[in-house]
Parts: sequence; structure tokens; C-alpha cells
Amino acid sequence: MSQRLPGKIRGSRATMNDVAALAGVSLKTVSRVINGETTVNADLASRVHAAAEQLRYRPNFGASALRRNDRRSSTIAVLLQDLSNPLSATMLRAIEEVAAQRGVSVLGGSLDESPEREHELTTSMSRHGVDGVIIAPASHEHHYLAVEQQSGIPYVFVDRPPQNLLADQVLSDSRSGSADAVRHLIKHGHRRIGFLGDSSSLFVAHERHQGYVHALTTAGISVDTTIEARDLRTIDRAREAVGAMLGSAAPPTAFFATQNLLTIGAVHAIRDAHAQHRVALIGFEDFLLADLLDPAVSVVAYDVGAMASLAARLLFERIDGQRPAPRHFVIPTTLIARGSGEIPPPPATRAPARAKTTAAARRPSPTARPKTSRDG
Amino acid sequence: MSQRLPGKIRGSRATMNDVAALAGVSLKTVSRVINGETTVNADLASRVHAAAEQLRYRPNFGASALRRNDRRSSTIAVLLQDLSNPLSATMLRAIEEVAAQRGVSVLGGSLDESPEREHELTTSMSRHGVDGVIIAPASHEHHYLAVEQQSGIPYVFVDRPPQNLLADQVLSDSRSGSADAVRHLIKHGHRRIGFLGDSSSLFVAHERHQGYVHALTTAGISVDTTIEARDLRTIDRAREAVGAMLGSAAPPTAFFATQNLLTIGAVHAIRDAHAQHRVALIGFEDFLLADLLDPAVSVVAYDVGAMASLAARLLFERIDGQRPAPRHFVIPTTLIARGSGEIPPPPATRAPARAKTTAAARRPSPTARPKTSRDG
DNA sequence: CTGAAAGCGCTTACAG
DNA sequence: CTGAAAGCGCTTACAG
Repeated sequence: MSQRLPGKIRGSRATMNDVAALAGVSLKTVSRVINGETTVNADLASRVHAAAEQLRYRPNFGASALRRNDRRSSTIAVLLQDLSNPLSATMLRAIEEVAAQRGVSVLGGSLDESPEREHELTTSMSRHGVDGVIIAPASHEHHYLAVEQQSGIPYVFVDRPPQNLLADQVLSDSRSGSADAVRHLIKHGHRRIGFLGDSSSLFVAHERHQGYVHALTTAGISVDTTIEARDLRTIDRAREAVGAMLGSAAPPTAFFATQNLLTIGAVHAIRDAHAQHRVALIGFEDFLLADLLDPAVSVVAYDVGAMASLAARLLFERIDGQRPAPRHFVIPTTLIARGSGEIPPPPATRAPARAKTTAAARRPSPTARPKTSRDG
Repeated sequence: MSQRLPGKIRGSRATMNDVAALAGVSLKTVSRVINGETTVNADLASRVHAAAEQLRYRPNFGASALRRNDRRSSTIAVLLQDLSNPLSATMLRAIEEVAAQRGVSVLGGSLDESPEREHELTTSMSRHGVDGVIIAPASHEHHYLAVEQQSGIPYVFVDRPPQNLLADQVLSDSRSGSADAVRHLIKHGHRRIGFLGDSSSLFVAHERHQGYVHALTTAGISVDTTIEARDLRTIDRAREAVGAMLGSAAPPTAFFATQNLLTIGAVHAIRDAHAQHRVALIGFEDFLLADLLDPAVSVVAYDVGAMASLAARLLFERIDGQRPAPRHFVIPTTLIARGSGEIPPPPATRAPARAKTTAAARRPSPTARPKTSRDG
């Protein structure tokens, strides 16, 4: 079964030198053959191939990268929030796809909203000699990465922007998407719209709140902070917050949840109160099975895979040696009306009838819009 | 902002030699300090630290591994079905957790049911010099990996067994879990139970079918292949298959879906037929929001994270030099009754009343059971 | 077309 | 406690 290989024992690996010795050629000739150079005599080449095959020779990427002029390790790092959550998982997969086409492997890491872990992992990736990094950061201060950039490791920010650092970034259109969602609820008659927000120190959470505030004030509705819950991070925290608001004296007639898990928490709480056909809900980010719930959940969606693919392509442009000024792309959002966002408020609280408006504003095209580069 | 560092230009990185020169010590002394050896004079050590700091020195893992006797790269590979799917994503995250505790980074890859891709990625990982591999294989023949094992790279199989290879494996209890699910439906009066199966060449799919057949025949119900759909791979294929069966002359009164996506496809099809409160359904593997559907979906669940963590621990034991005989662990399943699996068949087809039985058989403990090792 | 020598950034194995 | 020399597996830069 496991045939004994000449001169090789368990745990050892054949090197180019071993292959050269067996084939009776020089080390350099083996190197040429293994690297597919065509200037090698056919007879020598076939002897090298035979020897490599016999010894189960595997080139050592690390040793090769160490000496090569380009120094490429053929690995990139992808540092995201949590690789087990659908958003991160979708991004990782899309990036892997782009990388695989170039024979590049992906080192993945979860940051878990920890700036400390972000520091550890970026440092670790630098030691591993990755060719570049795609990151959805946990920290709010990225100037420390300028050193890495200067040492030749490009960084691309995805889903969350860099702060105090010039770097490529690809984000969803948080502010506009949020405003669309809230306007949609207003159009259906709501004036008392609860807000469910992520850690407010996050730039993206801030933007989504701004969109909410903008849509309200534009419609002449004053902001009521008693129906805003911020710094929510989990399904359970969102569920509690919504439960509390629904039990209050003047409960919201609708909710806007700024993120996946918060939307799911809201679904739970609204069900707990048996109010799923009375209280409206719109979430930011689509999720699997949103269409199978009762009522199906309306969302403001964006193409997460496209966002991550674009980030990967930007990164590889830099790895290939291009040095454009830092770029800023925005992935558009689309409102998907499925039912939960179209529930009207109870008659008592309903706003005066308004002229019919057309469907919620949508981006003209589903492709990313470039923006002028900016710093965070 | 980006202060000019002495002698360093954009794109270059400081080496140990640079640090030694700046600190006025030998290369070897820098090596000692960086590696935390305590036998260095405090004054020299602080000079080295200062120089390393000033030059933003980052040790080069690859170069260090090349020369070290243990040859550890501090990376492992995790090759799963599809990193964007919840099952794979949960496993990757659990493995990352164990690896991070040891300062090991994780190279992730999706196999997409392609044996060819499995060959490419295992080869690539070998060239990257990973310290070990955790794999949920796509192919059905793993003898080719014996060479990798012999060259010192341990392999641990997770969720799917190796075939024609001796290696550690951690699997869910497919046969017993499936039999539990089908028995549960039989207990609720069903005799006509549709089967939704994965690619039948997969060992795991075969086992789940065996469990189905065993439960039926034990209950004296003959197997009817006209209500078995196999080789299903996607939500849509499962949806079509269930739709076709529901439209047939003698439709099943219940379905057993052997996997996540197939269960979701079945939910869709049963909804399409407005039969969700008449047709029963049990799935293998739990999924997010199964409890929020109407009816909530009953499943045979197992602890995917625990399965992957265990696989990681087995791998690191081997990386640490232990050489036990190949081990085989089985993760137990638990039946979670949520509603869809407890719907009785329509009276016409109902089986004669039976003596009440206790709740579905459950494993005595939620921990993994070791089994004697075996080959595939 | 082929190969001998040097060296990538580090650790090993010694000598002082 | 400190350091000079050799070498990990490979590519580079030359010479023939």
C-alpha cells in the first residue's frame, strides 16, 4: 500500500536537491523544470519529472518566496467580524473565489468587535508575509496600519471604512439605504418608528442612524430618543429592547432594524407580543428565510458578494503593482417589500392621507458607484 | 504623519540584520531577544528592543520556519464544502477559535463538491507548508493523501469520513439521527414518508438513507422508491422534487429532508401547495430561524461547533507529535420537536392508534462517543 | 542550454 | 552571556 520510497523516511520531504541527485542534473535545472521554463532539454526535463514524481516532490512555497525578487507568498488575509455569521461568511467566500482564480490562498480571521484582536491579527498576518489584507475593522483608529502599507502590504477596507488612514474602501450605502427604509414606513402612514442600532461608536451605525433621523425630520417628524435603542449587538438584546418599547405607554407602530441580527431579534419580540400583523418592520441587510417568515420581512438589501468581490479586485490591482490614489466605492441598496414593511399603523395613530407616491427611491443601476477618495 | 525612517524606503522591510546593525549587536543577539530568550544582558536587550521599535521590525515567520528544526509554519488548512454556507461557516469559526489559542492561523478553502478542487487545494496546502489539514472531503477516494500523511502532515476528517485512508474522523450520527427522525414521524401516524437525499455517492447521504430505510422496515412499512428523491443539491431542486410528489396521485403525508438546504426547499414547496399545516416535515441539521417559521420546523440537530472543535483538538494533538492510532468520534443527534414534525396525517391515511410511547430516543449525554477506529 | 556560487531572513550548532 | 559560521530550500545573477 504505502510503497517504501528510496532514501525517504516518514516525516521527511524530498527537496529540489534530492530530485537533482536522483535525476542526475543540477539543482538549477530542477528549478527550471519545476517552474515551467521551456529552455530545458526535453530529455533532462523528463528525467526531472520522473524523479520528482518518484520522490513525491512538493515545491516549498515559503523557501521560494524568500529568495524571489517579488517576494509574493501567494496568500492574502481576510479579517472580518465573525466568520460564522452569514454576512462575513458570504464575504469570505466571494473573496476566496477571486483569490482562487489567481492561485492565491486566503487566511481568514474573526475580529469579534475587538480592537485588540484587530491589532494581533494584523500583526500576525504581517509576520506571515501576506501579500495584502481585506478588513472589516473592529477598531476606530487605523493610523497604526500606515506602517504596514509603507512596508508594501496593501489594505482594502470592506463594509466599514478606515479612520485616519488613506486606503481603498468598499461600503454599502448606509445613509441612503436607511433613509429609504424609513421613508417607506412613513409613506405607509407611520410617524412613530422605533430605531434599533448597533454599537454607536461604529461609523456605519452612525450613518444608519443619520439616515433615520434625516428621513424623519424631512417628513416633519420629530425624533424621539425614547424609541431609539442603540448599542445593541445580539438577537437577544434587540428582542429585549423591542419588547420593552412595545410594552411602553406609547409604543412605536413600526421598527427600523439596522442590521441582520437586530432584525431577527425584532421579529422575535413582535411575535412574543402577537403583534406581527399590526406592527411594521424593515431591516437593513437581507437574510436567508426572510421571505418565508409570516409576514415576510421587508428589507433594504445590498449585494454583499459583489461588495467583497470588488474589494478583492481592488486589492489584487495593488498587489499587481498598481498605485492609484485610494478609492472609495459605494454599493447601492434596494428596498425589497415583502409584507412586514407595508403594514399600516392602527387607525388611531394613522397620519392624514397623502398623495400617492411612486415606489421607494432606487438606485439607477445595481453597480457600484465610485466616489472621490476621502479619509475615513 | 508618516515619519521617514532611517535607511528605509517604501516597500522595504527591516530585517534582523538591520536591527542588529542599529543596535550595535550581533544578529544572534537580536534573534535571542526577539524569541524571548532570557539569557541576554538587560542593556543589550533594551537596545535591541529600541532598534526593533524604531525600524518597525517584524519577524519573518517563513524564514524562521525554514531553518527551525520543528519546521512549523503556524498555519493549518481547513477545507470545507462551501465557506458561505452556515454549516461550513460554523465549523470554520469553531476551528479558528481553537487555532487562535495556539497562535495558529487558518487557511480556508471551499471544495464545492469537486474532487478536482480537493486535489488542487490539498496540493496547494502542502506547498504552503501547513502544519495540518481539517477536511470535509468532496471526493470518495483518499488514498492519495497517504503521501501527505507520510511526509508529516496530519489530516483530520470532519462531517464526512475518509475512504481508503486511515485518519482521524469526527462525524455526526447520521444513521441513528435519521432513524430517530423517521420513527418520530411514524409515531405520529405517518406511513407514507417522502425522502429527500443528497448526492447518493456521498457516504453520509447513504447513511442517512439507510437510517430512513431501517426505521421504515422496522415498523413494517415497505420502502416506496417513487417517494424518494435523491441526488438533490440545492434548495430549488428540493423544492421541485417535493412539489412533484405533492402533485402525484398518492402524495406523501410527511417528508424527511436529510440536510439543511433540502429542508428549506421542502418548506417552500409545502407552502407553495398551501399544505404547511397538513403535511409533516423533519429535517436533518438545525438552521437559523427554523423556530420562527410557521409551523416551526422540527429537526434532528447536532452540535456542529463541538464537532469542529473536537476535530481541531485531534489535529493539534498530532501536530504536537502524538501518534495515536486513527480515531473515530461520533457526535450524537437530538430530535427537536417544534411543530412541523408533529402534524398528524389526514384521517383517511392514519395508521391504527398505537400505545403511547415516550419522547423520541435521545443520546444519554451530549458529548461525543469514541468508536473503534476504522478505515472509511 | 546548463550549472556553480551567492544569498533571501532566519535558527542551529558551536566556540569563546 | 555573546557571536561567527553554516545552512534551511529555493531563486538570482552570472559564467560557460
